[in-house]
Amino acid sequence: MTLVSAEPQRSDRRELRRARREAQLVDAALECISALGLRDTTVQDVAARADMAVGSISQYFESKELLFTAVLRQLSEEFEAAWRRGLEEAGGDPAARLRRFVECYFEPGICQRKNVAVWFAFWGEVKARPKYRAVCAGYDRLHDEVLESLCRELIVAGRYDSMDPRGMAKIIASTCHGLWLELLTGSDGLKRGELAALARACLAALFPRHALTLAAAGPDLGA
Amino acid sequence: MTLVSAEPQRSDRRELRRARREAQLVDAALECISALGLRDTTVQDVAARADMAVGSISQYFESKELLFTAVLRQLSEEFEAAWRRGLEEAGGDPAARLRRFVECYFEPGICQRKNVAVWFAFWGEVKARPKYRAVCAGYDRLHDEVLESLCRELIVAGRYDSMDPRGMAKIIASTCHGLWLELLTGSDGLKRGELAALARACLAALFPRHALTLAAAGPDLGA
Amino acid sequence: MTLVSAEPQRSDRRELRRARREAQLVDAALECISALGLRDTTVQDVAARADMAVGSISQYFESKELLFTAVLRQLSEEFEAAWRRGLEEAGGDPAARLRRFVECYFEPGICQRKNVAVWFAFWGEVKARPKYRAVCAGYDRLHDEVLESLCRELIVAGRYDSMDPRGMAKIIASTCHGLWLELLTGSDGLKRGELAALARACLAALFPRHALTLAAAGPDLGA
Amino acid sequence: MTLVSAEPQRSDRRELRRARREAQLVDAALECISALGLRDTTVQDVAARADMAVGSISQYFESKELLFTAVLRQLSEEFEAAWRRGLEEAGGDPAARLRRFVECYFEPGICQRKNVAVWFAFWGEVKARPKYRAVCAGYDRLHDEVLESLCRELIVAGRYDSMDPRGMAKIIASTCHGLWLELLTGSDGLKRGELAALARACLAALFPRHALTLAAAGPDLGA
DNA sequence: AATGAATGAGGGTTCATTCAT
DNA sequence: CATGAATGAACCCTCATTCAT
Repeated sequence: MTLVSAEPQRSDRRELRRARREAQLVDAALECISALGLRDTTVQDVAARADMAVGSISQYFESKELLFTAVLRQLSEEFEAAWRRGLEEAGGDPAARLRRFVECYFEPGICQRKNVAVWFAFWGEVKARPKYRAVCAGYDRLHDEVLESLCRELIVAGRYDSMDPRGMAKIIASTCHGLWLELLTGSDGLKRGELAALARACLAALFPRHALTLAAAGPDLGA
Repeated sequence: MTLVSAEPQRSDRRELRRARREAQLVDAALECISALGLRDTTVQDVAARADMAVGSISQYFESKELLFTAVLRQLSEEFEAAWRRGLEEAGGDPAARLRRFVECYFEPGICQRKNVAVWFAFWGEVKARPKYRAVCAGYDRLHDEVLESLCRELIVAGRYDSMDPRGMAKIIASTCHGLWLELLTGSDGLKRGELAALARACLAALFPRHALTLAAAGPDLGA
Repeated sequence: MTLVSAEPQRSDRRELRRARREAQLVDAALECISALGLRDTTVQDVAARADMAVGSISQYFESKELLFTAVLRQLSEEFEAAWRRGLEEAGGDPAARLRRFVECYFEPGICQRKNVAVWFAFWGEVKARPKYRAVCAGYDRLHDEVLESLCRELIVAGRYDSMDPRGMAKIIASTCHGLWLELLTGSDGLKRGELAALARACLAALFPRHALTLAAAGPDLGA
Repeated sequence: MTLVSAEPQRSDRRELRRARREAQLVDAALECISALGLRDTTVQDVAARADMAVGSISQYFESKELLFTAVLRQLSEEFEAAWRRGLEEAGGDPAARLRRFVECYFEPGICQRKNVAVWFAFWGEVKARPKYRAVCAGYDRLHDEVLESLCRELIVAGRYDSMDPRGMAKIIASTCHGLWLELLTGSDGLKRGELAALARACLAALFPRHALTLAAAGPDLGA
């Protein structure tokens, strides 16, 4: 082993450690925001939950606000990764693809009260803090485009000639977001599975000729 | 005019003044929350916007937090009043009633970026502050029951034998809430009228045999 | 009844009412100070206890601080009145007079936890607020002079040739004040009567040749 | 010096610094209370006098009120340390011990206008704030017990058969407390030494057979 | 004369950020 | 790098005073 090769190795270890601690902070922030709200989450809370010192936060994030946007970004990325994975697994049938896309909203890794609480916490500040908007913008655009094209495929496939794919996409996304809200405010205690079923029912209604495919539950989502 | 009648008049004036100033504060708070977010709205902000002294706030509300819940309550009440009025005007046709109910979400008095921002601000804190949940609980229950029974009427009228009114109601409410979110985060700049159209489209899809009635725009909503 | 005589009558009634309300405020302030402390007594507290409006206070006292000095003055006057009365009733025997003077500290009207708490509240601020000192100064001087001359009489009468009346007076007054403190901090729950007995014991020790007279309890003080 | 010993050293330094700053605050608070009164001492005052930032106070004390009780505790401890030391030095003669115990009240370190003002400031709030009572309770009990047993020793030694040690102790403590008050309100400007002489005179009167020992001034107290 | 709503300066406390260790 | 003590601006709230009724 030479010095030349040892150097990079060291710095790799550093890099790894750095990344791990950063993630630790983001996770801790997410949990704090979910539990305490965006308003009442202090850096001391986050540091405590991450088992780190307050001072360390500034080594990874310039400010509390930037830590928060990192949380939002992680949330966005996780969701994007989820539906990308979903689409990859969904095969070629347009209806199955759309169903799968929508089901990603209600996947176990995505649709937790904790996560949803944080989504709404950020949406609640979106008007006041354009920064948050900016973080989501890219993710949202892609999401919207993909959903729209999924709708378009289905419209073509099903010869729903008069339908507007963009409007359908809006309706579908809105319904999913609205169903998330049920997790936070709903008194019926609807579970992920039930929300997914409602979303599928909506899809089926929107594309009645594909109702059978659209309304069928995926194998693992009932869990 | 006798002394007997004069006495109450005095205290009536007081009462009136009190109510006016209280409303002033709630309005100011709503505007601040909408503009600055729940997080960054200070009592000073509210007082300044209401053209009152900070100390006056505590004359009308025990704490800032209680002023905020009053804002939420007002929002809830305005919305309830809107759909009650809507239903009264809608006549007896079940489809027309449902359409009208949903359209209330997008009435000019209800569906303003300002108001919607505040709704989401509260929803964003709902997990952290059960108090907010408690404020809405009653309004929500009634809303849900009425919407569910509107769906049930329509199901019966249309002989959609296999449909579940509660699930339909959830889907519809969720879609409307999700469409509100478009006002805050949407990059397409959808207007109230367009959102209403999308909501009607969803309704029409859910109850296809009443599509004609459900999808028709009300006369005044295009405004 | 003529107008001439009616006028003064009217203004007498006014004067009376005024005095009554003023006293009401002073009493209320005393009770508040005793219960809440000088620090936490607000004008709103006083007004509430006096069943008057806050605004009325400023009709009788220029400021809260002046109301407080009125309380201190009343306390001082009541005490002075007590020992003046005591001396009047005590007759001519020097020892009996001194005993009686000291007993006034422990009279029912003077030696209440309530009153004593207020005395100490003022003493606690005396260094910071010379105003309070000024209020008491006159009363204190007279008190000290009288006590000193009582001691002197007794010294002469008893031929305690080497004794210093001024020092005796200081000791006696100090002991009485210190015994008051027992009412506030003492864990033994000593009552007025017991405190008076201790004070008499001290007197007896200081003037042993008059011990019999000095240590004898007055008829009504055992109560 | 090994690493093993270095570790504790580090944390020792921390501990030391902490203790020093805490003491700094308590001292500053004591001076503020003495100068401004309990009522008008603000955390800003204390911080300024301690040359620290306001925020630092809450790093050492949960609240202003707890800082104040720390002041009271320090006062109590200093006094207790003083009379413990005094008794150790006093030797075995009961009369000398009692004299010495009482003289501690008027030691230079104890009997300063500053300290006494603070004692009275707390006593003035004792009825309103039982917390203060609680702080002193333990110290007081011990003080009272020791004083009582000193009196008992002397009673036995002097064959004052009919005397009650507890009552004597109360009288003595009360006299000392009352003499302290002279420092605050007295117009004669009595000095520590004169107060001590009065206290000794009282002792001598109470235990006439030990008058010679009790009334003799200690060598250093005249200063 | 009496009221109590209105005021806003000033209080204690919190907490994002900095920086010496 | 990691730490957490130190900082002080800014928060919410209290309350003595004023003043229109």
